[in-house]
Amino acid sequence: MESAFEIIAEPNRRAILTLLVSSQRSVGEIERQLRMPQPTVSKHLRVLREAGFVESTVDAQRRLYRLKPEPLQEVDAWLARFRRFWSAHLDALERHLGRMDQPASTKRNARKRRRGPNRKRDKGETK
Amino acid sequence: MESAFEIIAEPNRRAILTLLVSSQRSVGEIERQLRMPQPTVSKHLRVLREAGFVESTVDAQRRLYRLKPEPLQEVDAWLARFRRFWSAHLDALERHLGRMDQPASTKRNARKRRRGPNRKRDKGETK
DNA sequence: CCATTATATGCCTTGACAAGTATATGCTCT
DNA sequence: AGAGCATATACTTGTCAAGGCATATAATGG
Repeated sequence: MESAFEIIAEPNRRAILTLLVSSQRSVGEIERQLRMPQPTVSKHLRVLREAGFVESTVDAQRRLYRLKPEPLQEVDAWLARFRRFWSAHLDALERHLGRMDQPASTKRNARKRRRGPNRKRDKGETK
Repeated sequence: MESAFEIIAEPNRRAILTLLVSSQRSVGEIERQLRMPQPTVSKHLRVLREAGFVESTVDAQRRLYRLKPEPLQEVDAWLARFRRFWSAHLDALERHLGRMDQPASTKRNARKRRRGPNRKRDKGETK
């Protein structure tokens, strides 16, 4: 199972995490609010627990599950580099002329603000 | 295949995305840099393309692949609520760092003090 | 045209995993 | 102790995706 990304690939697990973000819940509460069978909930909780996404405390016959931040922070950390990418991505579509070209630096140009869906001469097939 | 989360669950696909964040690449470049067989690369690129993570343009016999931001932004958006969660959790630590906003309005805004997670009589076992 | 390079696709096998159902474990109260 | 509730686990089954390998498509230079 391993990586945090595989854990959150499952929709029901994401739903459980989303539910837990507001407050801790018992298994039964999760079961009712998400309308999924109890064994399913327990199994997903097991996966989440073993991956460090949640932890549980015993409250009489119930078990209260709550979020732990670390694994999702790890995902967040991975995403960080892409945030840098897409903020620098105002019009990278047209800058595709430079494909691995020489390090001869062109003139420093302040960033222009060109907007709009400017797809011209697009031989590309994104299909 | 559907959700962006399932797409990035695959380690090789994450590697490809990470590689593309610096600049666009041809299939052959990806193949060499990641040391994976060419059909594997092509197949993962197909998945990524159909999910909107990348797009390609034709350059002679090559195809140049580059990142598209939307799907990862979607993931990022999902993570947002959890960021709120763990900044409320690491209160003392994050208090400074999260304070980069709010230019001049340091007026005494009576923000309601939110309760943390209420751990009472913690018999807990996170086993 | 032919050979070569670059990329895509088809088929097959294998393994992972989620859901369903049934049952086990554990706690509480009378 | 026994009934009842809450949660966990075992076992089975169906689905689906990833990798390996072979081959197809496509563009290039000679």
